Amino acid sequence: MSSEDWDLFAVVRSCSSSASTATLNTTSCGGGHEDNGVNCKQHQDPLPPPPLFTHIHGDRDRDRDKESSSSCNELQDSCKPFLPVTTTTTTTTWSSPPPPPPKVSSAPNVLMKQEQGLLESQDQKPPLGVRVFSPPTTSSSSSVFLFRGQRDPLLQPQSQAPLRSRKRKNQQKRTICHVTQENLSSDMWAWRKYGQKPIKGSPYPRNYYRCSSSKGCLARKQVERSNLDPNIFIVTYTGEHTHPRPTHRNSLAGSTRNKSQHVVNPIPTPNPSGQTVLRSDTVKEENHLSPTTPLKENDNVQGTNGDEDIISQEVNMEDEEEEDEVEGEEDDEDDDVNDLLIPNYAVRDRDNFFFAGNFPSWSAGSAGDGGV
DNA sequence: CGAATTTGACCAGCGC
DNA sequence: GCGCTGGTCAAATTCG
Repeated sequence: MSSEDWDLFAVVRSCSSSASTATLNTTSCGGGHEDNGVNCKQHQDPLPPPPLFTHIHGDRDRDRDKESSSSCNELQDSCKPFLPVTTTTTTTTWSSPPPPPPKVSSAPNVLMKQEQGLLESQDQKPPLGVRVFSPPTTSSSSSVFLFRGQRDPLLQPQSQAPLRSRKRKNQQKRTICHVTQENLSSDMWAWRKYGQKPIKGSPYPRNYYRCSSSKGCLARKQVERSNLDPNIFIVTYTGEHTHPRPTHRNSLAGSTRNKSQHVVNPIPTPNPSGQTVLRSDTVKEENHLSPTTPLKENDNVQGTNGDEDIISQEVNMEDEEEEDEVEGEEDDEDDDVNDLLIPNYAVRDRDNFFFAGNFPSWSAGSAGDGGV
C-alpha cells in the first residue's frame, strides 16, 4: 500500500521535534506523554464549542473526549510545543488550574487546547484548518486509566505473558494531539507500525505504532486522520517510554522506508510548503487509504489550510499519581526540548519529503479483521 | 540479511 | 450473554 507515505509520516519517526520553539500555550504532547515533539494544544474547535471537546470520530473518540476532560494538567505537561511554529495565535484555555506559564509562544498555527469536556474553551476559536467533530455524545464511562505505559500485569508482551495487553482505551491514559501532516513526524521517538484498522465512523483507518527506540518500550501511538479535516491528524499516545528520550532523532527514526517509489495514482497533496505535491500510491495499494485517502469517500473535506496547527489534548484519567508523573515529565520535556536542537530545516526537509510524495495510504480494512 | 511494513486473525473490553 | 469494535500479534512481504 502506499502506505508508504502515510507510514513514513505516520510512522512518525519523529523527526524533529524539534522544533524548537515552543509554543506558548501549547503543550507539547509527547508520546507517551513525553513529548513527542508534537505540539499539542488544547484543541480548539472550529466549530462551536460542543459540549465535549473534540470528538473525532467514533465512540472511542468520544471516550477520549471524556477522558480528556480530566486531564488538564497532564495535557499541559504532555503537550509542549515543539514544532517550529511560526506565529500564531494560540488560544489556550485551561480548564483547571492554569497551566504553567506558557513556555514560548511562537507557534504559529499551533493552537492548543486542552480537551476537557468541560472546560472552557468555549471561547476558543478553532484553529484554522482544524475541525472538530461533534459527534453524538454518548456517555461513556469514565474510566480509570492505567497510567502511562502502565500495563496490566497480565498483559505483558506476548513474549512474556500469554495475555496481550488489551486495555481498553478508556482505561489507559492517553494523550491526544491534533497535528497537521507536517507536524506528524515531529517527534524524536522512533515508531514502528504494528497495525492498522479501519475505525467505525471514520473514513480513515487508524494506524498503530509502538516505540521502536527501545525494545521493551511500552509507548504506543495511534495516528488517524480527522474526518472533518483531512489535514489534521489525531495522534494518541499511550504508555510510557521505558527509556530515555533520544537526544537526536533516533537512528531508527530515519530508517523508515521510503516507499514512495511506486506510484500508481498520484494524488495531489499539499506539502508543508504549501505546494501541492502528487502523492504516489504504491503499487499494492488497492485500498489506498492514506491519511489522505478516506476509507469511505468523504473527502470533500479537504483540508483546510494546511496550516500547521497542532492541537493536542491529553486525556488523562486522573490520578494524582499521574500528575506527579507528569510533572516529572515536564521537566523532562523541558529538558528534552532543550535537547532537541534539531535544526528546523532538517525537519522541514524531512517533512517535505514525507509529505511530498510519501504519504502512506491507509488501507481500509487492513489491519486485522478486515476491519471492523 | 536485517529491519520495517502489511495485513489477516485473535481476543478482550464495552454496550446493549 | 451476545455482538461489535478496537488493539495487538505475528507471518508474510517488502525494502534498504
